[in-house]
Amino acid sequence: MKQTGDLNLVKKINKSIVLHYIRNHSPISRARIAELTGLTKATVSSLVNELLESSLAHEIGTGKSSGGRKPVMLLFNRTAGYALGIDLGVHYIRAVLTDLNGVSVEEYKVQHDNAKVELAIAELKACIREMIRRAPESVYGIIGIGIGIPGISDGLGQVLFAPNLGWANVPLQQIIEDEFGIAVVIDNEANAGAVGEKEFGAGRDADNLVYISVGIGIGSGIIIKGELYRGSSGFSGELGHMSIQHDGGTCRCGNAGCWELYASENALYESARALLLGDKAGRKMEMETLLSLAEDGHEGVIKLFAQVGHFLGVGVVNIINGFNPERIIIGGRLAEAAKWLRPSMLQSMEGRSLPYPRERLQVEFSQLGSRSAVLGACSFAISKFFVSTKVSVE
Amino acid sequence: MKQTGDLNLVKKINKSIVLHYIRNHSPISRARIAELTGLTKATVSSLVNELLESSLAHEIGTGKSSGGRKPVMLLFNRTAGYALGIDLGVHYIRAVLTDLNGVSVEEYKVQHDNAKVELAIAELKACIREMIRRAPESVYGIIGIGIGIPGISDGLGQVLFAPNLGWANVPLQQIIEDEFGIAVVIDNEANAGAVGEKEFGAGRDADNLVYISVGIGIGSGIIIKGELYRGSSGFSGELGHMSIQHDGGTCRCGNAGCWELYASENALYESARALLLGDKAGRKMEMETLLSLAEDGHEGVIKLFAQVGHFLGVGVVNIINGFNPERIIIGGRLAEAAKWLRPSMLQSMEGRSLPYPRERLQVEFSQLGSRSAVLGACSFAISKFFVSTKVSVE
DNA sequence: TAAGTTTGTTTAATGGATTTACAAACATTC
DNA sequence: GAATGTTTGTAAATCCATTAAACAAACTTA
Repeated sequence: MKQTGDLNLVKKINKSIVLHYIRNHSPISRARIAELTGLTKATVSSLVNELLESSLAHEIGTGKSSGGRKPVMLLFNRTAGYALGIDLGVHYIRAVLTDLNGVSVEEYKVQHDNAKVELAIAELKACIREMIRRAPESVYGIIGIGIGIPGISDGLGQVLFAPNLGWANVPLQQIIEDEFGIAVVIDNEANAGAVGEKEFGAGRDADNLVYISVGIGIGSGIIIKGELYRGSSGFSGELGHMSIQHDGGTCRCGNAGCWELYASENALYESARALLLGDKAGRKMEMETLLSLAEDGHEGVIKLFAQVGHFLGVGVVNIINGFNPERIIIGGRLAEAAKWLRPSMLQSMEGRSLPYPRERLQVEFSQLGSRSAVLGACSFAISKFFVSTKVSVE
Repeated sequence: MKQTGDLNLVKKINKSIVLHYIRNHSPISRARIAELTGLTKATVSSLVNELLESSLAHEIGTGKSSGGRKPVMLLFNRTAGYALGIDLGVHYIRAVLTDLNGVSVEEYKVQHDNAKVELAIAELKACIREMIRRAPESVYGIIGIGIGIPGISDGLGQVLFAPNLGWANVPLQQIIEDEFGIAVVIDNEANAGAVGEKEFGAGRDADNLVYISVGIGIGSGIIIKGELYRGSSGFSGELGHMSIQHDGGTCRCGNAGCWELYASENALYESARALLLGDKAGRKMEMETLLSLAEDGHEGVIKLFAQVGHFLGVGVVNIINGFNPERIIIGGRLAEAAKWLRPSMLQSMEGRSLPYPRERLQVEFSQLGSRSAVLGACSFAISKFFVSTKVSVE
């Protein structure tokens, strides 16, 4: 109950709607926008002119007539500025520069050894500096920086806790904003991945989706009614620590029989070590190794993948029954093995889930691969930009 | 992207805000509302006058001066109309009439034998007729009827499927609206319970909460950001069919090791039958029996409750870790045994859940008991009324 | 009694959207 | 090719909810 209504709000709402149609239905004419939105032609004209002035849209020439004056077609000016997305991994930093439509124009990846907080931040800054250098000329320049982190943030730009980085209470947003003078958004890596898939990947036109990032552990991002759900303390994404075996083995989190003990890279490697102890003893277990063994027809490894796929399905069923999303997207390293996981996953899914919530559900593997989080980070930056330029509500 | 902005919308928003303050901070003066909302005194005055005209508020006299003219205190007129809530159970129909604040003024309960759809509907109509007869005189009369059903609805007033009633595709909203000419809202019983607890019970001032109705099975209602989450096909509430034992026994739903096989009335009775086969053979298992045995210090029964409490905790942990709500409310028949369930439930909860999401979490048993669903149904009716009278947004 | 405060209304100004009117550009038809 | 009707986009007038400013009434305090 904070936001009261006034003329300013009305304009913001309508401008946001008009821009939405220009972004998603382009090329489009003023008349058609008026028709689709219910706003009058005069209102649309006036708002479009403001968008033209602020370089967020431009006229692309006339379109086909349908029996009268030719319409002037409008296009979203996606190169009016660029968003910088960062995926801050445990051993790497991945950066992507996108235009305002989220289309990548520059990519960059560096390893970092993650020794001390200060060093990692220095690496991060160097990486950002490099991307700024590479950015094309544009009206708005770099409009924002989104950073996905392997930990939890407080929603105010602090990294509360990132165990694998060894970080606690780092005011990362402040640090980067002070350094570059550019708006910064921080969020969990799985949340970023969820937004990435929703905006640019397998989650488009889904309003309720769950993104599951299966790597060493299992993280997740939940989108409800089109908006990221962060939980009541910014901590919604630990579906990996949902127990699927109440008397199962103890997890490092304290719970028993956690999903990620059965369906994660770690789970896979552990079984693989046991299986291959004889003929491949001592070899470091890696995804590439297992994938090539499977390609070569190694039955034991193929069965291994099938087993992990089965357990993936068991957890997915819990999400389906409890949550009834319209889409579930599996991402992370393990998604690279989609080919070997899918059949058994679908089988246990179809055998176990309730028919009603399964009806309109789609389960898919990530379309963006390892880039979903970094592209989601770009989306954070873009959203923030549109809110701050008052062409978006809330 | 449907709702465009215009002056009408602005007024609706502000009127809704003003009414909100009158409802929740009464008695309150115009000046204080202006101060709290940021609206000008003139705007507040004008909106309040409209609310007075429509009988939704009234002036209660002057309040204490704080060094100037005495303020005129405003009160929400909670008896301007009455809401009728119905809990359509499998063997009973419970009806409650409340004022616009959700305070009960009439209650009624009948048994029905649930033989045929037509008969049940006839019973329902008779029940509604009786409550209408009992309703006090008021400006608006019965402002709406909310009905909670043990099944799923399509959000458009159809009961899609209610297995325990034997219903499928019954256009219940249409039927009741045609009969009485009063607006009707239909929703799942667990959803109604969640709303009931949020508005009037243990869930007040919680924005993200999960209500778990533990009866014969386990149903649930999820409230996110203050709004009911119905899932993508109106079917979000089957947390009872989340597996907590991937290789556990087969459930009637097709899944294995479902939560409700371990933590429900049925689970309790089944274990109780095994336990008491010797000394109480043949006795019909009922909650009252077990509760009185526990009160008498029967150790076996006390252990039984503790075990069910433990499994309740196992499932609750999954909700905490995956969902991070700020409140979890346990309702339904089994909540009557709160005293015997709580210790073991809390124990497994605290031993198993992640510390971060547990931090701000409260787990409580229902405050409304068997009345949560029926009061939630009233809340549905009241909300719909306020939307239709344009003193509420969306 | 005088001065200052608080409350709630009145009046004029503001700035959005809508309504109505209209000119330009175009396709179609005879 | 001229007449007709359609479509597009702009302009002017009007509408209306909020804001800002002024004010009167009611009250406390010194």
